[in-house]
Amino acid sequence: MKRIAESTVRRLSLYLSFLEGIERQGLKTVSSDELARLGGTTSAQVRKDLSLFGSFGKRGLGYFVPELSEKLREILGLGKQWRVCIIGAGKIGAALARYRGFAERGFNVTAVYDSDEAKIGKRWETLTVRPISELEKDAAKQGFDIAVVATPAENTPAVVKQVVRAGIKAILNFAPVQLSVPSDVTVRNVNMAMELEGLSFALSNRSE
Amino acid sequence: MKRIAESTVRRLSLYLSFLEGIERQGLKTVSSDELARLGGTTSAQVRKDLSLFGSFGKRGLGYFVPELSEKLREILGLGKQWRVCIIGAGKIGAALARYRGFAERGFNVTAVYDSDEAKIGKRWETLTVRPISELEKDAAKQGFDIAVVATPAENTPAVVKQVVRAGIKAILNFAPVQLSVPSDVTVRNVNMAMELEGLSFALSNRSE
DNA sequence: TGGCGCTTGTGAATTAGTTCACAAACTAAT
DNA sequence: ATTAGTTTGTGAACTAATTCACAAGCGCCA
Ligand SMILES: NC(=O)c1ccc[n+]([C@@H]2O[C@H](COP(=O)([O-])OP(=O)(O)OC[C@H]3O[C@@H](n4cnc5c(N)ncnc54)[C@H](O)[C@@H]3O)[C@@H](O)[C@H]2O)c1
Ligand SMILES: NC(=O)c1ccc[n+]([C@@H]2O[C@H](COP(=O)([O-])OP(=O)(O)OC[C@H]3O[C@@H](n4cnc5c(N)ncnc54)[C@H](O)[C@@H]3O)[C@@H](O)[C@H]2O)c1
Repeated sequence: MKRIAESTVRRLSLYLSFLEGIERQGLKTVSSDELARLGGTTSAQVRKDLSLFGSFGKRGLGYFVPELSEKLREILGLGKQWRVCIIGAGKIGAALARYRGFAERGFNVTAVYDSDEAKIGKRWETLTVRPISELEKDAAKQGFDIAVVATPAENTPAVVKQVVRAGIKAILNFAPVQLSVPSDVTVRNVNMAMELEGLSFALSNRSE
Repeated sequence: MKRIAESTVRRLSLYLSFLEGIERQGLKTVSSDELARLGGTTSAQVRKDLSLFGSFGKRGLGYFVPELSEKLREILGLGKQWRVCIIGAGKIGAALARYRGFAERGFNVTAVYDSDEAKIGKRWETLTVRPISELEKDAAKQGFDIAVVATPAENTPAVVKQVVRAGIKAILNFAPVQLSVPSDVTVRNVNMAMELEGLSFALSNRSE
C-alpha cells in the first residue's frame, strides 16, 4: 500500500468524529461536501482521502454513515482494544489516567509507572502506581501497545530507552524534547509550549 | 511579508529549544547541519526556514547561538509577557495552571474560570477560580492575550463564543471539537485522542 | 596575499499535497 | 423510460513544501 501522509490520517480521525455526531443526529447518509464543511476543507480533499483506501460512497447519494464509520475505524485500527501504559504519575499523567474519553475509543490505560518512592504504591482509581523498574518485566507479561510518556524533560530520554527496551512500538510523548528511537517505533509529540509559541507568532504577525 | 507555513513556525520553535540546550553546553556557534541533525530534518530546510526572516548566519562558521536565539524569540513574539487565562478548572486545567514551564517562556496564567459553583472561589496557588460569567468584564479590565480552553466538548462551542466576545484573539483548545471562530482569531488544537488514533493507525499498518 | 576548508543563502529541480473539473453512477420524479 | 438533479471517484492541473546544488563569503594558515 502506498505511503499515507500524517495529515491524511489526522483528517480521517476528524471525519470519524464528525460521523459519530451525525450518527447521533440520526442521519443515514452524508456527502463529502458536508464532511468538508465540518472539517474546514474541500469535498475533493475528503473524497481523495477516502479513495486512498477504497470506494465507500454511492454516487448521487453520498456515504452511508454507519458503513463509513465502520470503515474508518477499521482503517485507523480502532476495532481492537489497545493496552496503554502511562509513565510519570505527575500532573499530566494524573489527568490522562483519569480521563474517560480514551477508554471510549479503545485505549485502555492498564498501568501507571513512576520512579518516585512517594508515589509508587498509591492507588489511582482502579490502578496502582508501579515502579518504573518493573516496566520491562510487566511488558513481557501483559504486553503494552502504547506508552504515554509524561516525565520531566531531562529524564525522558532515559525513560524512552526503557520503553523501547520493553518492546513497546508506539509512544505519545508530552515532554518538550526530541526523541530518538529505532525506526520501528512510532512517536507522536504533544508539545504545548510549541502550540503556545505558534499562537504567540500569530499574535505578533497579524495583518502583515 | 509572505505567508509563513505552520510547519515552519513549529520548526522555528524546535530550533529555539535546541539553541537553548546548546547555549547551556556553552557552545558559541552552531551550523545548520547540527540543527538539522537535532531536529530530524535537512540543513537546507533549516537555512530556508531562517532565510524567510533574514540572514543570520556567517558563511564558513554557522550561526552565533545567542544571536540566533534572540532572533528566533523576536520572530516568535517571545520578547514580551503574554497574559493567559484558563477556562475549565478540571483535570487538564489544573495540570496546566500548575505547570511551571509556561511562565518560563513568558506565558503567564493570570486567571482561571469555571461554571461549577463548587469550584468557583477555590484557591489554586496564587490564583482563585472565577466564574465564567465574569470573563468578559475581567478581559475588558486586565486583558487576556490567549485563552486555554479545557472544558467538556459539548460546552466548548458556547465557551468559545464567550472567549471571542471577550475580545481574545488566540485560543488553545483541548476539547475534541472543531471550533468556528472569526478569521481574526487564531486557534490551535491539542487533540490527544487524535494523536492516539495516529499511533493506532501506525501500529495497524506497519510493514505494508 | 593566496589558497583551502567550511558553511551560508538561494535559485532551480523535485517531490508532496491539494484542488479542479468532469464522466459515470445513482435517485427521484414524471 | 426518460429526464433532471445529485454526488462520487479520479486523472490532470496546480500549488506548496522540501531538497539539491553551487556560487559566494568567511576564517585560518602559510
Ligand atoms: N503539567 C502540564 O500542564 C504540562 C504541560 C506541558 C508539558 N508538560 C510536560 O509533561 C511532562 C510532565 O509534566 P508534569 O507537569 O506532569 O510533571 P510532574 O513533575 O508533575 O510529574 C512528572 C512525574 O514523573 C516522575 N518521574 C520522574 N522521573 C521518572 C522516571 N525516570 N521514570 C518514571 N517516572 C519518573 C516524577 O516522579 C513525577 O511524578 C514534563 O516533561 C512537562 O514538561 C506538562
Ligand atoms: N483529562 C484529560 O486527560 C483529557 C485528555 C484529552 C482531552 N481532554 C479534553 O479536555 C477537556 C477537559 O477535560 P477534563 O478531563 O479536564 O474534564 P473535567 O471534567 O475534569 O473538567 C472540565 C471542567 O470544565 C468546567 N466547565 C464545564 N462547562 C463549563 C463552562 N461552560 N464554562 C466554564 N467551565 C465549564 C467543569 O466545571 C469542569 O471543572 C475535555 O474536552 C476533554 O475531552 C481531557
